[in-house]
Amino acid sequence: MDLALTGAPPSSYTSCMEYTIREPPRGIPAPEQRPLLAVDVVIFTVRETTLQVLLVQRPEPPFQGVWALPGGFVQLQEPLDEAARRELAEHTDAQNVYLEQLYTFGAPNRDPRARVVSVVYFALVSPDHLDLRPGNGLVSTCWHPMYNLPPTAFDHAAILEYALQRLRYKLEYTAVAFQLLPEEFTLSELQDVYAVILNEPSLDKRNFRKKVLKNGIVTPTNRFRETGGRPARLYRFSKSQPFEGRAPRLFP
Amino acid sequence: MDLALTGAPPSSYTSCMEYTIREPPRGIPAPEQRPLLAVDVVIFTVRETTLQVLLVQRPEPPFQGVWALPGGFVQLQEPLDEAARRELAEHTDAQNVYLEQLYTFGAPNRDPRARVVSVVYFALVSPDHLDLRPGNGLVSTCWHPMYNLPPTAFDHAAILEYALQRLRYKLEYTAVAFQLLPEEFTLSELQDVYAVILNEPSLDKRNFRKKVLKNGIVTPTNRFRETGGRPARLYRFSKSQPFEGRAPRLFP
DNA sequence: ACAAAAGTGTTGAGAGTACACCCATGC
DNA sequence: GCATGGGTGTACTCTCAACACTTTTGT
Repeated sequence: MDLALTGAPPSSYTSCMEYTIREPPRGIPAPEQRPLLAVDVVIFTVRETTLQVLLVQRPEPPFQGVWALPGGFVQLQEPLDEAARRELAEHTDAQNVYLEQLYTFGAPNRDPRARVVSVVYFALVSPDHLDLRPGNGLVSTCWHPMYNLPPTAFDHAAILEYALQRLRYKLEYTAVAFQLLPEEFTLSELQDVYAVILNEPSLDKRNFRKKVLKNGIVTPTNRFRETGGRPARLYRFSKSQPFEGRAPRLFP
Repeated sequence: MDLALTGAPPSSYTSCMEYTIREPPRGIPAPEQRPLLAVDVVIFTVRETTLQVLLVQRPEPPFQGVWALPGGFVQLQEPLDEAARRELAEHTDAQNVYLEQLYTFGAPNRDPRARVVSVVYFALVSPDHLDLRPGNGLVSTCWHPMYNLPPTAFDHAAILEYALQRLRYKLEYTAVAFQLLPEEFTLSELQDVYAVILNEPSLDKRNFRKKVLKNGIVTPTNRFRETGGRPARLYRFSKSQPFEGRAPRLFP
């Protein structure tokens, strides 16, 4: 691709309509006119068949002591996803975490202190990858059950609601559930993850196993997990399989 | 929901692990340490069975004369989607435009002048809603065929690629195609939109019509469009129908 | 032997896919 | 009457959903 610094000639299919723009373009806003830019991270996990999310207590006013998503301001030369990984690393020790951008929230009064636009990320961590260390109590960080949340600061309740929606949606057509499980898991554990997140406790066990095994998204091991009854075979996610399931078309 | 300003007592399911965070939280960055925040808009339309996108020629260095997405800086008290609608209104006269947030791009060097984080929106306009007016030539604004784009400024080529992906994806499981058509349209025109965007020229006409008519997403009128041959019945989008088609589950 | 959880097949209904010809209009 | 694009039905396959009992282990 050649770089045409003086403007590329319109291709044969281009149709140009020169017209006035209503308002002249604004210049670069003065420093004190710039919105602040933050990242927040919604960190989900599933522990004891409960969907949980990590919240921190805000150490300072406003909202002192109120629960909020972990987050912070973006540094001048820091990529957004790096800022999100930094937040993630400050609160968990998980490696290889699934992280994706969720949405950018920018209502002018979402933070009473100043105009803060927040790029929110969305992380899924497996409970066995969490290396939680006892701390000095300066900051309280807790896993909260997603279906029984405390009051939260800013617009974080709406963000959490949106994140849950996205999680459900992703679960229905991709294989992200594995990000919430240990490397080896039983099919019942996998099914429980679906049941908890989709809030459908009665998925049919036979149909579930049939589908999972048929599309080869999971490979059996020769190891078993001791449970209350008959031991359960352990499986692992087949990384070779395509991550996304074919989405059905609305139209043929 | 009661607001507990001093911190809510953890619910019975909450599991807290107080631990140190590795790095102390950063304070509010000084004004000159703040990234700039912009919005850009990818405006798609379908004209003459071609998927087209609106680009403007940059009037000033860097990239003077090079094509770029319409965009601008976010004002201090301006909501993000309002900024996007403002950009849209500066370049088209379309009303009731479909607009959604696409993604936020924030690589540190995407703009050579300064750190600019851009919240990119994604708009679908119908060609009959465009009131293009001849202008004074100060700014050149053109519809470019999506499959034959000129060189573009910044990271806009990657943004356009991502937007196309999202458009295709959305088209497969929602009814956004109507946003690209006039209020009344023939089924062939609807099918053409799918064929052009999905790049699958040979969708089966019978199956397409069967599906569209069965799920009632479209209602017939008593009017017809004159074409080269037999006149084609005009349809309109049934607003009462749910906008989203049921997505198929990866798992039961 | 019994409690607890794992594992396993079949059938019927509906959706998707492939496929070829007649119809209404303008010239 | 012919060129142009609009409109229609059927048969096969595959996937999804509903449904209950046997197996293996620990106590």
